[in-house]
Amino acid sequence: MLRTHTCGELGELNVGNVVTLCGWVDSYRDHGGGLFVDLRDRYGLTQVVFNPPDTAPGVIELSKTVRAEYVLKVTGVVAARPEGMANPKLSTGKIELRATALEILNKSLTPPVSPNANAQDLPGEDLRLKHRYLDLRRPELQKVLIMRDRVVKGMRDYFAQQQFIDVETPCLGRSTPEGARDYLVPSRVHHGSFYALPQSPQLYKQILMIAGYDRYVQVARCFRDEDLRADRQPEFTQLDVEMSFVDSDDVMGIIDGLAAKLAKEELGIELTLPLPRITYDEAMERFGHDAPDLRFGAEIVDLSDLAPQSEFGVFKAVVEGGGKVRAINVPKGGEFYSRRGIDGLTEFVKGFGAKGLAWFKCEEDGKLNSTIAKFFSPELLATMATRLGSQPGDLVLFSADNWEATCKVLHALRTKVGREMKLYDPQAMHFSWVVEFPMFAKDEESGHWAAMHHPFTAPLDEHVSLLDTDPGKMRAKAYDLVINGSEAGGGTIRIHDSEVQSKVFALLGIDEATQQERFGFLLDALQYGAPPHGGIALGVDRWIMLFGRLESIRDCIAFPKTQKASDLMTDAPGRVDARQLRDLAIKLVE
RNA sequence: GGCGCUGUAGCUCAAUUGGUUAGAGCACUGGACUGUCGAUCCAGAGGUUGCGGGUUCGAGCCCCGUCAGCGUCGCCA
Repeated sequence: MLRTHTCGELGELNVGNVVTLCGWVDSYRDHGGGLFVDLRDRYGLTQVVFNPPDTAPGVIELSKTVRAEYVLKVTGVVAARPEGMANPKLSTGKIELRATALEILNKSLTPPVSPNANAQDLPGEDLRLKHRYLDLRRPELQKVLIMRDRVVKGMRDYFAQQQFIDVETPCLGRSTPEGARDYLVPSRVHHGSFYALPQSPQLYKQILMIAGYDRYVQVARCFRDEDLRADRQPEFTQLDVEMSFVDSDDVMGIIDGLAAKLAKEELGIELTLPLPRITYDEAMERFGHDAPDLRFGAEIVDLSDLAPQSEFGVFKAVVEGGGKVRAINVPKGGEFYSRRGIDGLTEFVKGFGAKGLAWFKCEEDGKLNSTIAKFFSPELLATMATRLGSQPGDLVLFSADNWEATCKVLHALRTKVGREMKLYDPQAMHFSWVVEFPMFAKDEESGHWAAMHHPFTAPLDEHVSLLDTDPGKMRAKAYDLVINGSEAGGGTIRIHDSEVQSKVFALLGIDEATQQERFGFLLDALQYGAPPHGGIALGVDRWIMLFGRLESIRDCIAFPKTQKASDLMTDAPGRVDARQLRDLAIKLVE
């Protein structure tokens, strides 16, 4: 080792020791006679002093050539700082290293990204991604990656203690056209054939259950070639779990324990178990979304029965057309949002397909201030206000449309006002389950039924018979874990009954030949003694993002990609040689 | 694919209604300084205003296109 200690561990107990530190120059202060260097590594900062008489003139001369991000090896004596010179901002602030020897291990160009920059001087993200090695030197980012290491290790330990086995599954697999777009890998040996990178190890883990590995876990990289968002990357990490001889409660119970352990260890939060559960139907009715943020209220209230009693044409027309009039009551929203602010909300909902935004401000005298108040009788307004629970100063926001559209708009509004008005404690961490998702959803374009989760999802036992009569009413043994309104994981109990499986395929319009071609291996395996089984996958990146209270998933991934899925550091994806294409029998068009 | 925001010195930003030679802080270079801690002080250097076109007597600013980054809708079983 070139060093005897790290830059974060020396203290008063080491005074008098001769030590050697290695690290990067975080900053330097040249005083003419002597020079101070704050030396940084991932453990901390230590002040190094190059000052006579401790430091020889030649060493001082060399020290004056150091610049930001030079890599130094410094030997010296640990000394208590002079009276009144301690720096309370540093954990090592009571001591300093009086240098006797200096070796410049490496120089650095002037860094375009300063690891010690404060938030307001932080360079643009494109530059940080291009010089990611500099960005990753920032203590904030190091803290996150170190936390990530701890959390993932905590996950692995937790499952290992409960007899789960970590089994690796292939990255080169078979494309299944359902779901997200696949990343494809051309085969050199089989011209015209392609592997697909896994969107998740779903089918493999089911095979492992059939193979008798009744408790499986894997930290698995997954790939989806879809457009990106602040919380989505083209490759991401799932904590993938599958268990045999279980029902929904067993899987959720295991994850409850994991959540409690990690929340306590990382956040110091005691979760009450079992974690709260609401059904999908209830989530949609009360919050308009299948991953509601339960940190605050402002729940959706259905006013479809009252609204048409007004003279407001829009409301009447929507309800007569089979639509809904629903609203949220925003506490103190009338004080928070000016008319101009409400105009902003109106523009906002137009982005979600709404034609406009009807609203009421509740005044102190019990009256309602609104451009549409004149269409409502005082009695009707009072009835609506009562149902909404409105208090003076509140703001009521309406959505009148088909049920799905009101969900979308009101969820978007609720989320936006919740964030803007800080309706919740930013430190709060709310875990909950959303259960009993629909088995099927009608595809708008084709009119065909599509699996809401995947075609192997088991229905609730009491809903099996609905397969023949009313598939839209069927609910699944499916459960999503929601943290602060963010989908942090999801899973299902799988179908292990071949008769039910066939009926599901039939409903989805997947004929026997297609079944065999796409999932033949699984359908075969299911006929050789498949145990009842189910599992879940947790979004590791999102957990880290939430635990670290980060705004972007890119801030918890060492080498993330941009919105267009490029890596600005390596310039991936890149062009390849004609030779490589020839091997693969691929010709570029245009 | 749609909508929106951003792009000015190495970095973070400013530049009045379209108007003289595009400024500041940090970083950088040279100098001063025996205790600083984002050191301080003096001096200096540093610009194809992302790129291409247009309007105008005149464009960093207006218009069109394009590239890149970000946010978002669609998309993500």
